[in-house]
Amino acid sequence: MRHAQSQNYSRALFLHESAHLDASVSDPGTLLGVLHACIESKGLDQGRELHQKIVECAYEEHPSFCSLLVQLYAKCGILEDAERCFLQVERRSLEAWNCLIGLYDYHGRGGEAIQLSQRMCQECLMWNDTTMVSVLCVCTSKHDLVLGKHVHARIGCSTAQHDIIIGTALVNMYGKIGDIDDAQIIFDNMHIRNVVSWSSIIALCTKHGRYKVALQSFETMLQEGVLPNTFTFVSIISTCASQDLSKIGKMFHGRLIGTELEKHPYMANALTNMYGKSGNLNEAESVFNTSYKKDTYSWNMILAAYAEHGKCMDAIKYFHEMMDEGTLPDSSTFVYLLSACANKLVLVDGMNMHMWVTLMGLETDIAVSNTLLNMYGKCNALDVANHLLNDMPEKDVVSWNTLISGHAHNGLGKEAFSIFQQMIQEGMLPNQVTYTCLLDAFKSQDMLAAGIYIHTCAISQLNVVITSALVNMYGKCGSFQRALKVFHGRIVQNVLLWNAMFAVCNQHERGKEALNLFAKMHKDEVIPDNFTFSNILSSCASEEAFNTGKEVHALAIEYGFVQDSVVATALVNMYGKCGSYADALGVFNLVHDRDVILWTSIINVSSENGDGKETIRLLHQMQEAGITPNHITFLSALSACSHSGLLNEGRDCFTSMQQDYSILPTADHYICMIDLLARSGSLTEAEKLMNNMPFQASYVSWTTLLGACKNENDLERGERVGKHLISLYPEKPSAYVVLSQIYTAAGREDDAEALIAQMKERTGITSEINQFQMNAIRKKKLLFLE
DNA sequence: CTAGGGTTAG
Repeated sequence: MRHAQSQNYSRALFLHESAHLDASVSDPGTLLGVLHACIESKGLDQGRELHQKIVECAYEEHPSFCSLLVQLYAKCGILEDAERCFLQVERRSLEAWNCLIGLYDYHGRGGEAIQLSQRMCQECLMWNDTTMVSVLCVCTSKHDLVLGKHVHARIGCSTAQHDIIIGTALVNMYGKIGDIDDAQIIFDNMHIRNVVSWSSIIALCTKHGRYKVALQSFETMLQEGVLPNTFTFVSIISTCASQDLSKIGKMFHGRLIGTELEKHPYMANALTNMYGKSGNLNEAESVFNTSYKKDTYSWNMILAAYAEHGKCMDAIKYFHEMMDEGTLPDSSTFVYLLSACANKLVLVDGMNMHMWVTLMGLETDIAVSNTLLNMYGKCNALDVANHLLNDMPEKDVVSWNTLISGHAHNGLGKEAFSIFQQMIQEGMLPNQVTYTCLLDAFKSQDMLAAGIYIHTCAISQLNVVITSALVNMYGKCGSFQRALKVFHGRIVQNVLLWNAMFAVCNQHERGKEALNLFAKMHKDEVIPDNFTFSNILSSCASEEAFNTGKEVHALAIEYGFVQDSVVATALVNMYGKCGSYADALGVFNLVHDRDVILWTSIINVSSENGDGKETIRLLHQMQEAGITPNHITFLSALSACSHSGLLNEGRDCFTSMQQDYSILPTADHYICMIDLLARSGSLTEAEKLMNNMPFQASYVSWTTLLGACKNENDLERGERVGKHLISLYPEKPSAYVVLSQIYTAAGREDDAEALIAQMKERTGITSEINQFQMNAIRKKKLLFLE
């Protein structure tokens, strides 16, 4: 069924249908009327039938018919037919010209659109308002500012100066390809503005980072009595999204709840994005669900919300849901997913996504390839990353930077440097990010020379980030003086540079120097941030400057960082190092939003304070607060248990971390646990754990176990462990000593004596301690003889 | 005449 929407043409359409039945109807008036109706309703099939009829009646070359046919095909987006009809006659209506200009632009053929507009001038055809607007649109899409300004000049002397549509087109032209200030001036000079003009200026302000002006414009628009539409709300919501102004955005959203606007796909997507960015995942999901039409973009927004907030698995779940619903992922989908996999270091899921990328034929997309490179790099699959880069048909500077950064993250400075050299060889120009990534890869003395070389390469384009990377690099590569020199030679004042220098001072145990610089920073009127305080507080800790620490604490309160978890963590650690658990706990208790790092710090401080029961209490409190402990948290807890001999609590921790949190114990966890078991006399369990753990038992754990055997007078195990330890480390004396003590205690003085002799022979040690040991054995021997 | 985002860096 084909119906004209406009009632004006319904009679013509009715006539057309009669005509279809009766081939004899062919009067031009009726046919023109029907053609108008087809244009209005974009009725292509009907239009084609009519075109046939017009040809049969030989009206085809009549200017009116021809112009209308151009309009019909233009409206339906059929460029070839519109073009053919246009070329068929000499004289066309102005609308036909305008339509074809617009159509060329729509098909990305702006050059032909401009040629057409110039032909109009040659043929002495006056442009009307629509022509002006069409040409302005072409200028915008072709980024032709020169022509745009010419058109602007032409408008300036025409009568159309104050037209809303032309004005808005000009605002958009300047806003998108020219100076936003020009756009704003034209907008301000418009006598009348409608919702389209307002929506345009708001969107443009956001695009140029003028968020405040965007928000103010929205208010002014309301004051002037113009009602916002979806375009306006979409723009204002995305302003809020990009500026993390979700509180204001929520207010705007409030006005939309329950209206049709809220369910509009563009609106729902913008809202999902805003809530997603601010981490309000529940709200994001609820808006996502209200949308009445979900496209790839919508799924990308909800998936990105989870991906960007560390919920990689949820993001992957949405990916599968999306495909189950028949929505195809695009390159952005994979960029979000792969970047989540990279951040979470989940190589297996990342590789699975790689498979999907290949299945979807998106492996040639450079953004996707770069994210793949990043994923493999971050997950330490550097061979794969290297192969991937070599196989990429198109590489940009981001590809190289990503690969360098991947090596940097895995501590491979030499490799990063050779990738840089390869990059230069292939003619790729490095940028500031390249230098930052590279400098970040140099972390030890042996990379100092490479660091100095990169310093000379980057010298002409130093920015804040590179400069602080240089300070950091020199610090890590052991040259405090060079770090200081770069810092003093800084061209711009920036808190990041100060923070980098403070960190270097701390690495080099120059806490006093950091404190002096901190005073200088105050004089230079550079505002410290939370990281400044974090650094300075650790300077206090390393200098054991308890009173200075208290002063810095007071200053941090003055700057309003009481609730800041970074500062609070530093304070907890500082008080911990200074031995004041009470002060540390006081700071901790004041913070409302405690993250895993702050919790882990207080747990660690309490553990070092020696009260194991308190540590376990804190751990349980943390779990009740819904914060997930990590492997470091458990290490502190286990260490506390070990020091306080809390065997059951320690066993619980060790089980819970694996069963409840899927954390694989590291060698350190095993050492703590073995230590705890050994000290508590559970030697069988300790030995079993040591033999079953997925690591080579360290010298320390064997020694601990041997020591425990001595304490428990466990001769059989002691002999086994001691001999094993000696076979592993024949050059280390302590196993000989401890085992000999065990032999002595068991009355096997001869074996003890032989062992010490063996030790002397193998290690060449004849220290006083060993002499003392020999004497002890002899004494015991004598006692026994008596 | 107007609207929705992503990879690398501190």
